[in-house]
Amino acid sequence: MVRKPTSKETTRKPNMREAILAAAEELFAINGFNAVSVRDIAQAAGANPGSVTYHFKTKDGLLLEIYRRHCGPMNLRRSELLAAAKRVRDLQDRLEAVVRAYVAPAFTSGSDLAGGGARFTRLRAVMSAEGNEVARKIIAQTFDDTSHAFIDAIHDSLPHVPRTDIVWRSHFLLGALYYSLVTPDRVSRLSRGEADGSDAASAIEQLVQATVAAFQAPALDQAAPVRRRPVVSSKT
Amino acid sequence: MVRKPTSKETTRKPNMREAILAAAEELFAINGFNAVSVRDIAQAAGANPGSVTYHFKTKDGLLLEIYRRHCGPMNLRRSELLAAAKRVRDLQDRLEAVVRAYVAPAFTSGSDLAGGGARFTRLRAVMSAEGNEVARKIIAQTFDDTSHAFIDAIHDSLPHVPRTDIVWRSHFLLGALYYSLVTPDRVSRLSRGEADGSDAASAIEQLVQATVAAFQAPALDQAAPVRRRPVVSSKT
DNA sequence: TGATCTTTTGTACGATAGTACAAATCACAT
DNA sequence: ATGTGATTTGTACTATCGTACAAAAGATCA
Repeated sequence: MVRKPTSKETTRKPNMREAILAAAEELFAINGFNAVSVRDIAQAAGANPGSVTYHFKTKDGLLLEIYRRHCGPMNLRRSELLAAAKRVRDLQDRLEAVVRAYVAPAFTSGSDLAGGGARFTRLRAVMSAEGNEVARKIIAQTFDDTSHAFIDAIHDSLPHVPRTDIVWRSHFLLGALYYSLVTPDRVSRLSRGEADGSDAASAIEQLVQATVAAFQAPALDQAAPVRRRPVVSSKT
Repeated sequence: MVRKPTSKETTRKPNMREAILAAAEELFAINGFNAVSVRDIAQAAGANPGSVTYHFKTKDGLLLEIYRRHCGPMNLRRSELLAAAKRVRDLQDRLEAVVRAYVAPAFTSGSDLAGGGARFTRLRAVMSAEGNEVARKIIAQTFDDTSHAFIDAIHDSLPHVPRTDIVWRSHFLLGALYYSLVTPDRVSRLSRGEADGSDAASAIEQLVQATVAAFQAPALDQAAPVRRRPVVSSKT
């Protein structure tokens, strides 16, 4: 086993392995796992189908490697931003900073891979919807710690809101985040062209603003008795 | 009297066609369109694969029929609830009623089909993530009118918020709604068992409460100048 | 009952899926 | 240059896919 110690680590060969990863990520994120064949991926990467088997053994293995590539850097980036957000003194500002620390890395590049943040997040959204087993496992064991850290940080800013409510609302946040990446065109369509659903900056700002307000909503248990709840029934 | 009404409408036999529809809806909603084979559906329905072809011609035709079954009733139900909600006098109560009118039918039965609401909504979520063409077409031409009606109703309750923001926030609402139906177990897990993500009533209440607050958030354009935005940067 | 229409069954076909594997090719240290 | 391990290619195998279609079975009514 001879490694390559001589030349610098920045080996600059037209790496087929990377091309396959990039093509797979793109195709999976758009069409889902099952709709994309190994041959589709190979063709998009300019590679031979057998090459995929050689590098990743199976199609599942390829997906797993995509996750391995992104989870670490994105988690790290989030931890950094979360740590910085926690240092914000003003409670209101801190809440917004924490939410932003959660949202931003999902849209922007979470690693050195070009524009990989949004694409990988969209991939996660699609895999989640498809109930992909490989994705489910690695996500649960990779992101749950981070999710708990964010939930705790938000709870610190909103001590009067029960943790259960925080969990629900952060779940809604992730759902909104995912959906914004999955069907951005719907925003453009419903706004009759006034908004661009594909604009990451707009999406982030809108999402942060809306989510902060959602987190600040009164807790369910105390909201109910304070004001009567409007009872709506359809006619008849 | 000789001619009895065409047995099509009134027939009450153990309908294989219905069994296939129900099985397909269930399987598609859980595993996605591409992961489920016609044979899987037939087996789950206790039918022969050829029977699926006979009743629905193609797999796409089967999906289309599922949508046709649900879209009408769910839209109708939403319209009824929206009309009732618009009659609420208090502006704050009306907003909540409108949101509830949008959310509730997605969780509960939208038609006479047993418990079909949540299942069909989950199906829509999964098809949306997979970018299914059949679903995309029928959804856009069936639900966009309703979506606009809700957006307008919400805008009426919040005249000071630009329509663009309303669109974004209602988009987030749908994303949160979808995600709650796709991975309810995540709520249970992150709350460490304190919340049940599968409980429709809890989901509705949490979602309505959070969303109403999100809609009531200040508009983006006016929020920015009023308070300084906390700028967060990770330590370099 | 027999005739006719609807529905279900069984089977088969062509296409494509994931993957295995041997041969060919490349990269590179010696 | 040459040998060696890493990579790429080409091909093939088996399984399963969606769908077609003829035959069997069931239902309906003169």
